[in-house]
Amino acid sequence: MSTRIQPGPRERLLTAAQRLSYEQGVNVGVDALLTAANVARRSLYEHFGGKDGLIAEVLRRAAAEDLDAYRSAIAAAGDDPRARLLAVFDMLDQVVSAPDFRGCRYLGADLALADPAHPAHEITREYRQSLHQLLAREVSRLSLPHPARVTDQLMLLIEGTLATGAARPAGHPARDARALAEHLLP
Amino acid sequence: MSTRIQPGPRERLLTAAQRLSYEQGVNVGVDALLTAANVARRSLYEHFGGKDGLIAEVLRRAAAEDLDAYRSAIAAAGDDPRARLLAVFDMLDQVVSAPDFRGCRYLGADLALADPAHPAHEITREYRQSLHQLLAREVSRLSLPHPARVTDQLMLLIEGTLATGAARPAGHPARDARALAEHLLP
DNA sequence: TGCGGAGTAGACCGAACGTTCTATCAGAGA
DNA sequence: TCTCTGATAGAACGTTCGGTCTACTCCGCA
Repeated sequence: MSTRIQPGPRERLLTAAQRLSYEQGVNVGVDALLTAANVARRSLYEHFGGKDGLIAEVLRRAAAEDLDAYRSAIAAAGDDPRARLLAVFDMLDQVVSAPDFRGCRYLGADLALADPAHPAHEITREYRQSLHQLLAREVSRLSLPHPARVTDQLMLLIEGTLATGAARPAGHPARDARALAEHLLP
Repeated sequence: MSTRIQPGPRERLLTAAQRLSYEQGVNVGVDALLTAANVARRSLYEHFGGKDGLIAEVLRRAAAEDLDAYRSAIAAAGDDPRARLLAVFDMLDQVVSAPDFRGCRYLGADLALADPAHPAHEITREYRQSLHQLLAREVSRLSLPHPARVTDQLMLLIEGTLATGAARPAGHPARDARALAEHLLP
């Protein structure tokens, strides 16, 4: 087997589309994707069936990566569930402070794609559900009276952090959200 | 002076664009706007110079209306600054529970328009600044040690409410956010 | 050596995009 | 009545959109 100098067109297309669909939004043109990936037009339709299929696969891949980032941040914070949950906001502080941060990819996709039948919506829904479960597992260990509600509130703080980070680049929304989470988790 | 059965083309265009650019996103087509407003193509370019000008004017108008809604909710809540601030979330509960709620118009515009030079961005920035001032005025009356930070946190709760409302239509994010605000405001 | 599959390059399609244009019409004012 | 203004209808512009198609090239394998 020969070691590939560069990955195949499917992989290049996914990588380029993951970056471009975030930088420019999911309404980025097919030509821009093909040029950035240096891939023939035909390859897109052979591998993904069309632009929608590519966008869907990009969201699936990004979701897996992002969920891993949450899992890593939680795992690295020790055993105390409270510390593990607060660590999420420390990780988000890094994310929203990055110079190329442009908001939540999944909310952006949901808002940009008006057609409720677009496959992207189901993927974003599953992503949020997975993240919700991730948080719920930690919250449940805290033996709070209303764990479901607290989990929803943590989700709201995360969404608020990402939205505020996109809307008002100055400031540190993740720190503000973390302080609110500290109040929330006794 | 004759009483107009229907408003002029400029007004019709603004009304239709305000609705359509929210329902379908700011990337809605010009043809759809003209058809919905029942207005000649030329009128758009005479009144607004182009689609960007129309979108900008729509955002200006929507911002004025939305700020008025916040002001009204605050004013109707009496004199206690804490009650006035919490009333914002009661108002938001109505907003995000509406069947046609599709998230924050201004965040949607910012995410959809990749070009940072698009006039829409300045308008959304000013809108958030005005809303921030509105909240800051109430927060300042509470004599808290860190009023600026609390104001930022309230903004984050508002953004989080709108984002969560768009992303997870079930549930009552505004109530969750209100509970967090109650912790925040002693 | 020849074959088959995968990838590239690029022309091409119909449709939609934002924009500009001409032509017509209705109403108000001189 | 004549004219000017603002609106209408709609053709047409060039570009870009997503998608299909043909032709050529490359490479592993038999």
